[in-house]
Amino acid sequence: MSGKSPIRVFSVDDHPLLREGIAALVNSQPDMVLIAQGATGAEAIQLFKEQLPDVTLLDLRLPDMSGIDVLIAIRSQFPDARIIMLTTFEGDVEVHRALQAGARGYLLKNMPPTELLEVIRQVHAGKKRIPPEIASQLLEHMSDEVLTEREIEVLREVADGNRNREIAERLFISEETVKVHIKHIMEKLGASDRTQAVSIGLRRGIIQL
Amino acid sequence: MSGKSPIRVFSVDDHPLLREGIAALVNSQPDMVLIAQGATGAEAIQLFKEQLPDVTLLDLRLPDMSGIDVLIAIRSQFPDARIIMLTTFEGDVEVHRALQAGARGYLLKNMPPTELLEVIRQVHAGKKRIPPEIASQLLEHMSDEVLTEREIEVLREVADGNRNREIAERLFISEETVKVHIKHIMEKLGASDRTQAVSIGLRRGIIQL
DNA sequence: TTTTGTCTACCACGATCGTGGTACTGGCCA
DNA sequence: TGGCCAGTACCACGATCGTGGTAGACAAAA
Repeated sequence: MSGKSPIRVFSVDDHPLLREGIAALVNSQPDMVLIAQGATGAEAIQLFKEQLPDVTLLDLRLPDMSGIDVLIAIRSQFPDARIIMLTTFEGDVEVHRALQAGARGYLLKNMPPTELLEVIRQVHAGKKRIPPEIASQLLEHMSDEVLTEREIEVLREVADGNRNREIAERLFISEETVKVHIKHIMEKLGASDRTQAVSIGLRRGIIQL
Repeated sequence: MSGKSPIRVFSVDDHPLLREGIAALVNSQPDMVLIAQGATGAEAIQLFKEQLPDVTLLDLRLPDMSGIDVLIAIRSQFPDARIIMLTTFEGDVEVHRALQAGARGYLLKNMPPTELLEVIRQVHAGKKRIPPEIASQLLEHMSDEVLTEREIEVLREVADGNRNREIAERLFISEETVKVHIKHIMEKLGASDRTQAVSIGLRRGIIQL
């Protein structure tokens, strides 16, 4: 066992301090080594091609693009890429999308370092690893209906404080259609009015501030 | 100059990985040393008393209490405590409160490590240090009117999707009074309706999800 | 091909909200 | 003591929203 080559880890996050922490942690382990770091999505894709790491730690929110898009981009070229998504927030929508897009693990940044190391090892060994906290959250919203792209667009407009007529103008549809969308949004999210719909949308990570 | 004792730094954050990063960074500097770490507010207050650090890095959001309350608690006993607030978000309300409560510095977690080291040194030297990004943000909202406690309470209820009548019942006031509060909230925040008021309140950190 | 889902659109009615007044109370500060 | 502010309360009117229908176009899936 001692002759095995170490797990080659690649970390992508726009927080330098956090990258520093991951670097220190990973390199302190005898069976793994950090081979590269990136801060943006573009950098992540580029460096992945060059380095072909064993395991990639990918922040969900990057300055230039969504971590999920990076995930998709990488896996379209390297279907076997073993990628673990890291996030600060507990947006369940994102968990879903990330796992569907082929993420092998999903971790919150406030989890203990030992957990991170464990997940890296398991994912490297070909397993999927979702911590119970995330898994239960996932189950909780399994039956939730998913908003369509158009509905999310409308919800964003609502969050910006636009009235139905304004939203209609901005999206080039009739005010009545806007109402229909909002009705569906509220039904799906279980909101009693547009304001609560925005709150829930923000909490679930469906829209951002 | 080389005979000076190093700056004794104390770091409080509930993200172990981030603490790891700060530890690695600080300890890599010849003129500073990390003497302790904490993950909660209670721990922070306790460890501060025991260690009396030169500079404290304090996360704004801690699991058990607000970083600002920790700041106040520490400074009530140690008025000379040099504390730098760290945060992920750009909530301007919090900046204000933190500085009024006596924070010597205020940093976003996604800033480059060199910036952090610079601020630690400056704060240790007795200066205040607010990075330009934060300072401009501060100026931007200098003239903003501040919501009263009651108004914030009402805004929270609004964010939860309660109607005026419900809010009235929950806060034991009349529906008309609720309307007055919401009117004032919208005026102060420059919102066109309650939904935008919630968005702005969330963005500014006046309320949380 | 049929079905399903999404987006679009219209209408009408009641509920709720936002606006612009006025006004009394109690606390704080000059 | 007088002024200011926060909080409370009321009213009336127009604007906006939410609900409950129905329905056509189009694309994707079954």
